[in-house]
Amino acid sequence: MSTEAKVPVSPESSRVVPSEGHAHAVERILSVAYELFSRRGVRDVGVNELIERSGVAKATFYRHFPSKDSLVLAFLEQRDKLWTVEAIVSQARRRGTSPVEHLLAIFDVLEEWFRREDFEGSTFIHVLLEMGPSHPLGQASIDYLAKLRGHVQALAEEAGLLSPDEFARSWQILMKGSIISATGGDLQAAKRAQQMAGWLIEHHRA
Amino acid sequence: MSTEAKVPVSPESSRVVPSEGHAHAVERILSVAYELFSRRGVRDVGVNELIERSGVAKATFYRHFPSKDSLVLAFLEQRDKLWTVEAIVSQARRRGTSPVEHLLAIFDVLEEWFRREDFEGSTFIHVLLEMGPSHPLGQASIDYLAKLRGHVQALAEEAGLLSPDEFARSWQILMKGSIISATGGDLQAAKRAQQMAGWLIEHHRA
DNA sequence: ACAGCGGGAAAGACAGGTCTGTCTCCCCCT
DNA sequence: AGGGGGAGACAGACCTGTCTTTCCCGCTGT
Repeated sequence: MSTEAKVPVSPESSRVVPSEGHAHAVERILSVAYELFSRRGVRDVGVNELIERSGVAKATFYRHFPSKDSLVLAFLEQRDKLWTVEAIVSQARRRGTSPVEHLLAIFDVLEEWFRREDFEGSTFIHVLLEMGPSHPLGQASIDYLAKLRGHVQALAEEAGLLSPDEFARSWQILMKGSIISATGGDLQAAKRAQQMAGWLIEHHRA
Repeated sequence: MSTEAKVPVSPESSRVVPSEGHAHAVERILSVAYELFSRRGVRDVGVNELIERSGVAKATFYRHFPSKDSLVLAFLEQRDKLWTVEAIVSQARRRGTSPVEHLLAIFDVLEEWFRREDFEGSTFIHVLLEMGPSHPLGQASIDYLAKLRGHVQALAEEAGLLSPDEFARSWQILMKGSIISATGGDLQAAKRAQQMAGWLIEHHRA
């Protein structure tokens, strides 16, 4: 990933990780950024609000992140780790026993996600549309969406499905479409997508 | 539509409609807004740029549109008319002979649209994510997306399909998903969605 | 037919707020 | 003593929206 060089790892030296209340500045910034960016998008949240909500001086912010965009890149990476990998993929793999069941469980996870009152929509789609596909942040979002597609493709290969790449691309159309529909208020979007996902699996059986 | 009261119809009295070069101010504003909003989104285009590109004074702008948001509402209405109705629905109805063929032709139209070099993504999805579903402009986008779904539902009823409402909601998941995937660079997203759309039709046959 | 008037529109200053990013000053802790 | 961090002023650009000034065109009354 092209972003990891820009994510500053706080030096830490030998210091003990502090308790929640007075975490290191960079951690507080990332935590607040995750919260606000997820909910309202990256364009709607300014640096001034970020530093105020995280109780950090502006100079401190810019000592750790050379620009707001680099913080957004760090946020996207965190989002990939916490949401894509841990929430979606790991959750789906924990449910069901076969690879096909793992795949279908993705939409069960989405279903629950859509019903949370703090459901915020997909960060990667949001940033992609906010910044455009040619902007570095839009490109990074495309990359993370491709990474998520890679997870789906891996599950398809484990299931022995035909044309795993094509399968994963069609699968992702269902995921993206259901997320947009859920943002528009259709709480059953995941169930609808899951039904079509079942047909897609049938047509990719060996 | 709740917006039409905000779209000023220039008084005109008995005057002849002028030629392209020196159209009335409100028409020039709408034309420039359509171009810029479609391409870059409504948040990225400011009033100053709009009036400069349309050769209109700021006071003139605010005489015709009480706020930028009201111009965006007029733009959304225009987008619904020019894109949803005339480009998508009418085009699809012109292709093929049966209602089912009309339905599937929607993705042929999308396919051609994705391949245009000035493909800009879906305005309604873009505004919905930019402003959020609770903002009036986000709500208006949801309404226009529902209107588009109504067109699909009408075609489903003409085709005699079962549960036309459920059908149209699933159908729109495919449309939205393919649009997002096309924005991310997958030019075959329409074809993939069309294949799944075919299965969806089969499962809604009486 | 012609003078004069009213209003649409252009140009742009201005207000008050926001944005990102830089810089200074000082404190406090090690 | 030195550096991380808090507080905040500041610059320069941008945003929406208001207001003033000037021009010009067409309509009306005589």
